[in-house]
Amino acid sequence: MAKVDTHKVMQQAERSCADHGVRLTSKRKHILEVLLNAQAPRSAYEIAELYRQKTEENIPVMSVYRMLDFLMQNSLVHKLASNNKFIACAHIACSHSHQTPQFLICDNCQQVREIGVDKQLIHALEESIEHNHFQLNSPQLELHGLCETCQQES
Amino acid sequence: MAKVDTHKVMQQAERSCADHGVRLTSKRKHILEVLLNAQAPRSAYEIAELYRQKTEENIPVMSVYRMLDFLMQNSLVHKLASNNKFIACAHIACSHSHQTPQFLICDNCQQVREIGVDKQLIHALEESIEHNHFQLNSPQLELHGLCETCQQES
DNA sequence: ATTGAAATGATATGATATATCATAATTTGT
DNA sequence: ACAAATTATGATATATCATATCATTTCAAT
Ligand SMILES: [Zn+2]
Ligand SMILES: [Zn+2]
Ligand SMILES: [Zn+2]
Ligand SMILES: [Zn+2]
Repeated sequence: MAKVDTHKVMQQAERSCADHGVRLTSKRKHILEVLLNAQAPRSAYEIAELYRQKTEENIPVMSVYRMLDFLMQNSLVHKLASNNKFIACAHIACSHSHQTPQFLICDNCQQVREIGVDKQLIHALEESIEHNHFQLNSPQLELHGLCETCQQES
Repeated sequence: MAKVDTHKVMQQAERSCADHGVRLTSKRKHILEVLLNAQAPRSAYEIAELYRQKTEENIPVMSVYRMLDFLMQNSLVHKLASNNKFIACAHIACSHSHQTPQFLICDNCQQVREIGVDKQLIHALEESIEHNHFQLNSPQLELHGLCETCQQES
């Protein structure tokens, strides 16, 4: 949730969608912008409300869910299962393709840091999985705790 | 979700609660038993229904949530954030104290395997966390995929 | 312009979770 | 054994999260 150059990110998002032959409509763009400007993950209902404030237009929550689905399929948005909220991908403007995401979620200020999962960690995960004869399916790690700032406050 | 000796597990659960000076009431025991006998994680509402079938007594969902909270605080039950369902801890009857749990969740048959997180994996996690100046707070890993059985079927 | 596909709207409903105040059961101190 | 304090549970309402379904609009291709 660090500062992002929204404009640049949106350009990259448009490019990415064009490359994949999917349509980043104006409403979908608004949803993504709302999340890029948010300081923490938001629920679908919060997003609908922020959309209204931003555009002065009403949007059905049903539509928000659908647009979030679209954005998630295209790795522009992630859903945090541990709190049922959505967050813009932190790596949209990065050149590399999207990797397994790892989220560090601060239980005090709610800010989230998305990092790529470290090589060694991936390896350890794979070992563990293999040892249990399990076949992994797009993992995503969500870790709760305290961010640096909130540690200092306590 | 492998076969468990429910009776033995319940004895150990009672002992553990006694040791910690908390009360494993008869209703709480029923809830735990329901989960021990379930073949997959269950929602609070499903648990309420199973409780009714088992005891022929009605139980308010509100109470189920409270009892689940109690059981979770005492590491007898875990909540899977990724599907909002609850599962009995697979290690109640183990002598060792409860470690960081890792869940392998089959997206086909819904069965869940709870394993202790491997040493190497823990180490890699800690490295990753430390590198980001984050302070972890009772982690829990949930990994989705296919169990061995379901892999063979496909 | 016609037409088929994709996106969005409208409406209803289901599923999950919490807040709050009341009552019952259990523990503790005497 | 009793009263007081604490803990557990019930009852009720409501908040929050998510999906199903059918109608309408928008867009792209011919
Ligand atoms: Zn991402
Ligand atoms: Zn913080
Ligand atoms: Zn466990
Ligand atoms: Zn399976």
